[in-house]
Amino acid sequence: MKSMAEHKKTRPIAPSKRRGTGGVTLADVATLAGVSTITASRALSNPALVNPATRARVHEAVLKSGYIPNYLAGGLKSKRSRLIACLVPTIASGSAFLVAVHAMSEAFGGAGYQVLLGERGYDVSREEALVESVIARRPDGIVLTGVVQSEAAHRRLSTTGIPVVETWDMTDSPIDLLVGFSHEEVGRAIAQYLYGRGRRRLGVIAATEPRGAARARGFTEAVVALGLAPSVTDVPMHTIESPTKLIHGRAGVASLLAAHPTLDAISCATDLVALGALFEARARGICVPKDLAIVGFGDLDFAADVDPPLTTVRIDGADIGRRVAALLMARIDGRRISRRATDVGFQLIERASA
Amino acid sequence: MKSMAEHKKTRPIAPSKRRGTGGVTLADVATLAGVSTITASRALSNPALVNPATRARVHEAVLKSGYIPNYLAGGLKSKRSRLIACLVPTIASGSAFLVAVHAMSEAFGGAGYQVLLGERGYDVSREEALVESVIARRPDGIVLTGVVQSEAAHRRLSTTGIPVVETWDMTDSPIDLLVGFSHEEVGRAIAQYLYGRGRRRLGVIAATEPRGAARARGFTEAVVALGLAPSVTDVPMHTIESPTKLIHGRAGVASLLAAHPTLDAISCATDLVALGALFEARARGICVPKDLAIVGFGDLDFAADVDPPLTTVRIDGADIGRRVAALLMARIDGRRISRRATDVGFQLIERASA
DNA sequence: ATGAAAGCGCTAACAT
DNA sequence: ATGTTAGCGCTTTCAT
Repeated sequence: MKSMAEHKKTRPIAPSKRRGTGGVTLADVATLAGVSTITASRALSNPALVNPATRARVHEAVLKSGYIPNYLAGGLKSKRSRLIACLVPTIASGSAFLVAVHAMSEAFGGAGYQVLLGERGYDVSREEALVESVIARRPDGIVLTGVVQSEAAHRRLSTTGIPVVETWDMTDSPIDLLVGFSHEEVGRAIAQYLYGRGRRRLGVIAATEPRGAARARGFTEAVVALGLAPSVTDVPMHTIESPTKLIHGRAGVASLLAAHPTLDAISCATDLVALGALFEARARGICVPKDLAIVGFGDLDFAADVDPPLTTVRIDGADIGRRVAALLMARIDGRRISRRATDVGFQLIERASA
Repeated sequence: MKSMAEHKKTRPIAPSKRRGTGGVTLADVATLAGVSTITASRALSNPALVNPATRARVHEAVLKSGYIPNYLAGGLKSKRSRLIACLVPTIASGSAFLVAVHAMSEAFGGAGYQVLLGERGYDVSREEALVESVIARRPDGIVLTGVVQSEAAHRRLSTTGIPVVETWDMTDSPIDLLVGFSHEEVGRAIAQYLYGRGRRRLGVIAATEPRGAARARGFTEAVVALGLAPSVTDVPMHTIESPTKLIHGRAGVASLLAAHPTLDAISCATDLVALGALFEARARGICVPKDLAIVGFGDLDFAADVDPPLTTVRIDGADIGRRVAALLMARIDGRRISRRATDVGFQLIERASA
């Protein structure tokens, strides 16, 4: 017996001296309701199998005893932890993918899953350790914002059999499922757009983080392809570390303009950087967009409301989040998946800044 | 290369047909190392108790087999899940407490804990359900950003015996530990500061979320106490919903000025709102700070770098995060806690906008 | 320094 | 519709 003795009325049982657990187990609930443990279990997790009257007694016993299930125990036995691990590069402000994480959270929450949100940082060497500690929780699914860098982590994730979605990026060798878009194409699209608007001296403020670097690569390659620079190393570039901040935009504009005073367009790593670029341009009496075009990335919720409104690239984060959740739950339930990889694309939003 | 090609040698044991678990258990590792399960267990979690040679054999077996521990099982038996649950109102951009969460994550991660980050939303009615699902994971500790609103959730948290820290706010009835600051005092300090700078017609853009509301309350009460308004309802106020956005600042300034054209200072719910206020003022040809003083909240990392630099209230989020982690780990380890409640205060940062 | 036994709290599988 | 049995994978006793 669980030592539960006599729990007078509605009061939760005094926690047995052990900390961590409230002490009330499903067996206690069952005793209180006058049924077997398994019936109590079914009444809570598969009510259709239980007689309504019995079910009511069990629910009453739950209330009386203050019972809270132990998912550690349930998950151990059933192999379903109801946990989705989601690894993001950072939760720092100004990250466009947080919208996707939020949407995903909602979708999973509605289906009875909890999301274990972990920060990956931008350090590849820690990746395997992080992945291992995540797998140790036996999540029912794993979402990775950004594709996996380290080979060791890739191998781990492939061999566990836990469904995995990589997102917010594309790769030719996904672990399992993939919902993303091409950052190189984003960079190309920006360069081509600026060219189409008559700009000829293009520079870029580039983040060193993998996806920022991919956008910068696409950008510089397109600049070369457009005949605006002899080689990619000739494209004016200022590099910054993630997470990106407004000040990076100010510093980037200052540094690019010092070296290349005739620049007429700058592609910025993120909207926050672009906002900084806007401030710096104004401080220098440079008119945006007449003298200098500024393009951001993310279409964060301030982008349309600054002055001038920011031309930027919009990613439908909510859509990505919902797709990720739907795909992962389909995989968890063993349903058939039509496409393993989805390119959700992006949209260049024309506003006044470029 | 990311493709899995040839990992012939060190290949993990073929997963037993069951999904979810890699199949390799500690018993397999023990067999491989020629020791008992418990020795393998000790070699991994309490190496000092094991002969170095044995320990090495176990570690080799771990590598050979691709073993990843199962924290569900370990936690079930040991009552230590190595999990810290952290509930935040939202992960949307522009939330000052994310800095605290990040610092906390780092501190916990370094000590072998993982952080289960959950969004609370701003809906009190969902609070109890959320708290229950969190307790169901049997975390070793719980961190709540913002004090608990619902009485049911409060009761649940008190009776489980799981150490709890409430943070980013103060209350007279904490569940257990508390590390925060008074939002009402923040509001008062802002009003008094503006008064000291010669401002007499003060307005506020207030978030409806509990802590934003508390700041607005402190502000309006101080305005009355300073003799600038006959009653709190006379203080010009524009209310907005969380999460706050830049556009709220623009709309707020527009609306406040329409009703009270002579306002000479506006206290904004967050820095993002203040930034919007700055843009709106400029669009209207209003000079900040000469004609209108603007104060923010949060000292987000863009605050110092906008134009004019933002006068705002700084919370040392990293400090809060570290304190929370240290306190919670002390309590988990059963160490003595000197003070249950800590007021970390705040700092009004004078810059050009006010 | 190592091992044997027991069981954490729950649910799958097989009864009835 | 309900119950019995067994055991998930680990770690806590309590030996040796």
